[in-house]
Amino acid sequence: MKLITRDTDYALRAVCFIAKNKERLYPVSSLVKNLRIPGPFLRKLLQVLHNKGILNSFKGKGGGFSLAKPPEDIFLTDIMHIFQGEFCLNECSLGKGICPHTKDCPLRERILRIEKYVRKELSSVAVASLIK
Amino acid sequence: MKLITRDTDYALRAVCFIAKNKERLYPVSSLVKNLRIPGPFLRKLLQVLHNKGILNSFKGKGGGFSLAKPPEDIFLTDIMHIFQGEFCLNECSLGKGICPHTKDCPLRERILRIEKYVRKELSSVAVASLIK
DNA sequence: AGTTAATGATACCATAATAGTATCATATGT
DNA sequence: ACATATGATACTATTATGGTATCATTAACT
Ligand code: FES
Ligand code: FES
Repeated sequence: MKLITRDTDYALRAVCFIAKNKERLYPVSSLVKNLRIPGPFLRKLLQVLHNKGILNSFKGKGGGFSLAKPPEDIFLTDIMHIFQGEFCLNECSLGKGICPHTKDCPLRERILRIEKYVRKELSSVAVASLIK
Repeated sequence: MKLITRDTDYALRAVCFIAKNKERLYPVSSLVKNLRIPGPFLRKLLQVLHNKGILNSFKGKGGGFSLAKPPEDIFLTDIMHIFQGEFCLNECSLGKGICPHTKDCPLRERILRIEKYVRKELSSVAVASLIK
């Protein structure tokens, strides 16, 4: 079981790499060389990050990507949320609304507690803290 | 993201149901009626639980499944382990051995901490505590 | 103006994991 | 013998994942 999927992992690596030199523009080709991530795939991910306001992008010759905000303000949870959706550990396999135990299920209680803890831990991780 | 997969969830429900009446034998057909889980699928799961020593099974007319040990000694983690393998949150998407950061990766450290916590929480959940 | 190097948008594809079915063999109580 | 159960295992359908391919657009540099 992975807490962090490949999408998120790749994206995070790229963001961290870009964050190390805030001024420069990094075209996908340059990131590919440094990070060894399949080009077209990485490109797709960066486009998403751009649409979500994490990265700036500049088209045309000499263009590329840069951070859209300071690395202190980009959190692991932001990127996880973009690629993995709402973080939620406690989905009952009987659907919500179907399951008659949702209210008093003892397992649910416990998993909610775990979820809360994990969420707290992850939300304290900023990109800035990962690039030192 | 689910901490507990459908396999585990179904299996756990079945085990809990069986645990409520330790003496009786429950054939799959009876569990299907009570738990609304697809029959052939549940059957497969129960066979696995039997092979792993969680359930007893008795063939032939009047046969079925029963617990192989007291519900205090069956843990959520046992069932998770059977259907979901070793619990591990921190798989780096660069493979182990490939990733040059494995030693000093700041993310890895944090995720290991989370993993430890979650593991501890889950391992305290016995079937006995779920059937009251 | 034309070429080159970049992203934007989106459709497509291949593989693997998940969820579930089907079948035949074997055992057992009546 | 027959009905009812599990054992073992092969098969299948659906979805998620990981990745490609293509065409359009934009911009710098001759
Ligand atoms: S069984 Fe549905 S919420 Fe726990
Ligand atoms: S990047 Fe590989 S262990 Fe963190």
